[in-house]
Amino acid sequence: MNLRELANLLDLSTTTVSRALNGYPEVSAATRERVAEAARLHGYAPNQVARRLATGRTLAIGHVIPIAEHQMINPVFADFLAGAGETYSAAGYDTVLSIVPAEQEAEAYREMARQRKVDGILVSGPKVVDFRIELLAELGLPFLVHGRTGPDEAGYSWIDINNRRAFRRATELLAHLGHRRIALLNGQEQLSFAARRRLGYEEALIEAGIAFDTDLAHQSEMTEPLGYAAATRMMQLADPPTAFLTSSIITAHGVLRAMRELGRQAGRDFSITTHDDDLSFLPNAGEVPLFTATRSSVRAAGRQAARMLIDLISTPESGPRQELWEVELTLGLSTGPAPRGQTHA
Amino acid sequence: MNLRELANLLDLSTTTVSRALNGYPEVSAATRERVAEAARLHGYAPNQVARRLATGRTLAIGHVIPIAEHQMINPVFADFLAGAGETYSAAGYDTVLSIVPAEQEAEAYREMARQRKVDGILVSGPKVVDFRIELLAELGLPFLVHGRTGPDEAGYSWIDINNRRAFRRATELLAHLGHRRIALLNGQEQLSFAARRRLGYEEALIEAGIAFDTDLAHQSEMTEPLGYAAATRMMQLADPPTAFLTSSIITAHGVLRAMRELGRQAGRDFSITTHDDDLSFLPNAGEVPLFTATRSSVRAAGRQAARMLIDLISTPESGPRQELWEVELTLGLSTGPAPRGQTHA
DNA sequence: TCCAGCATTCAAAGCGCTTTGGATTTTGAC
DNA sequence: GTCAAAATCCAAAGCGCTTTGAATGCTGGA
Repeated sequence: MNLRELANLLDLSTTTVSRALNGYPEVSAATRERVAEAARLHGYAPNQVARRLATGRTLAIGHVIPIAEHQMINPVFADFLAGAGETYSAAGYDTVLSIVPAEQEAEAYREMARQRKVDGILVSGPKVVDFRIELLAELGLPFLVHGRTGPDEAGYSWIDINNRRAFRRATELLAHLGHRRIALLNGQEQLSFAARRRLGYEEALIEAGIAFDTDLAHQSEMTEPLGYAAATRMMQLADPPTAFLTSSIITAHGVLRAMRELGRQAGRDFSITTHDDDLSFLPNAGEVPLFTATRSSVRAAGRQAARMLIDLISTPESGPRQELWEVELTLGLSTGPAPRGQTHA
Repeated sequence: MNLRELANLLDLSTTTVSRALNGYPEVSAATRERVAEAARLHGYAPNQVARRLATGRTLAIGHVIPIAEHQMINPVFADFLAGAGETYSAAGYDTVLSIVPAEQEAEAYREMARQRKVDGILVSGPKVVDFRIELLAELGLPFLVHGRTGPDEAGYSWIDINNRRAFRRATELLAHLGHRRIALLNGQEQLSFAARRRLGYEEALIEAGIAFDTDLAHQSEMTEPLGYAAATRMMQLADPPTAFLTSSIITAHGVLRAMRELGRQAGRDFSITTHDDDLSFLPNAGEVPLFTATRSSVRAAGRQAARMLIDLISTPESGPRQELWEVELTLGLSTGPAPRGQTHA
């Protein structure tokens, strides 16, 4: 059933039927009702592709996901996408993914723009040096970045959390508890968020008069075994850490496992603070949460990012939008005073 | 730059240019080269939407993802999607997601079909009773199921792993090691894969002459805290388990945490076997893997599912395709003989 | 009664591509 | 040199919708 058939059936022109269905005013209430009824009855829905061609709007939003063989699929991104996707659907937009080998990433963005497949693009995981912002500006497609990077933050739209302050506060907390050997298990620091977290960590160390020790600063993909391995290695140092700061609750679990194998209990024998993206399959649960954490729901960020991008698409003339979220610092069971005799204060 | 502009530029008809670019034979090698060159030079790419309308093929594949507020986004699905997406892109297909509230799931499938947005649909997480297979058959859109369910398995296309045999073998392994109190921490058993795993578990118990105990059979979403909670609860039983069988490596980590808190070490004081989907962010790593596991890469399954579906779309006349994968049972550090004095054999 | 003005409706053009059916040119066998 | 076949190209129709510009019918004030 297409528009013309429906129109013939009703003995109306396609113009009128189209207008009736799309809520234009130049059609009488009676016919509008008649059309709606017939459409429902025959299960008519406009062919999306034809509509897209006619209007020039795709009602779709693109995400490009680079994948290297054997590299991890970021579960944080999955939650972000879920949040964004909910909002897209509710607003009548489709979600279009382009999952490509990392080396084809730039080309994937170009294709999206050239082939007019989407009305806008959402960019995830910006790096400290990232070609995408310039590229997308050049392509002239509306876009919004989850995170931010580069010198001209006012020049494009983004939503981000205050990673630097979050990690400064978390580090301060550990320092106030008397810890002097504080390890950072960060994400890969070419990623903008991780670089900011590192900055916050260093700021707090300086403020607390603690020397920065490269042996205690680790960066890697945020998996459980890598957290485990890093913690295990650090505990073999002559002067091992008494506290850990991790970038992901996944890594934090790895640290927990490593420390338990050494007979150390979190909150008593050592402290651990993590950033918590509020992942649905790894909730920081318990009456009192397991981990002391800087928390910010990445799913909520996804929802808001989608709203902002849709807004940007509909009224581009009002210029770029930015939003910076502060994070909560919630106390859990995993932090406590530095153990006596283990600190070298 | 659109097709006509390019054609004018070359002083050719749009017909010829289109044919040249799409590799049809009725165009001389010389003009083909000339056209290709001009297209490259001016950065021309055909408008995908127009092409879709003209050909009737969308070159897109749809996935519907239902989401209930506060319900988990399945990380296993994320890896599956990554695998499928790689294959789609390589074959020139787009990935279209429809992320909707659970109660709108059926409508989302209907919309995909009615609006002709995709050439085919991939269905994930079939339930023991699932409306989707019948619905999609009725909608007449090619589809493939990751998993299988219902009485008529030969009637539609699917790819699945042998969950029943996997869990039978894992249970047998534990029984052979002398365990008599074997707990099952399953996924939600309205899901087809979980129901099959339960069957395999029960079969092996019967074979080993072990009575089924409802206290040792648990089902829930597969999160870390739920694994922790279930294990903790079971250990308070008068006759606690000496071995665990979990449906996900995520849950397995929860069990590990619970047992360590009780001072029990895996492989020595108790055993644990898990299914391992080979998730990229939770690898079962180590020279010897941490967990004894039935392993099957869900990402590889995604890749193969995509291939099968694309194949189904291009040659529907050859009927439904099915593929059942056996899983590897790999030994890790987490299993060992049942501890003496704790068994009630 | 007449006509301006409004409410409805419609025919046709167009979105950018593919594809059918023909037209034109080139080739090759005789 | 001739003519059928093959090679090459093109005009135009069509995919299913939206939207422009115009036509029609109806209202009520002069």
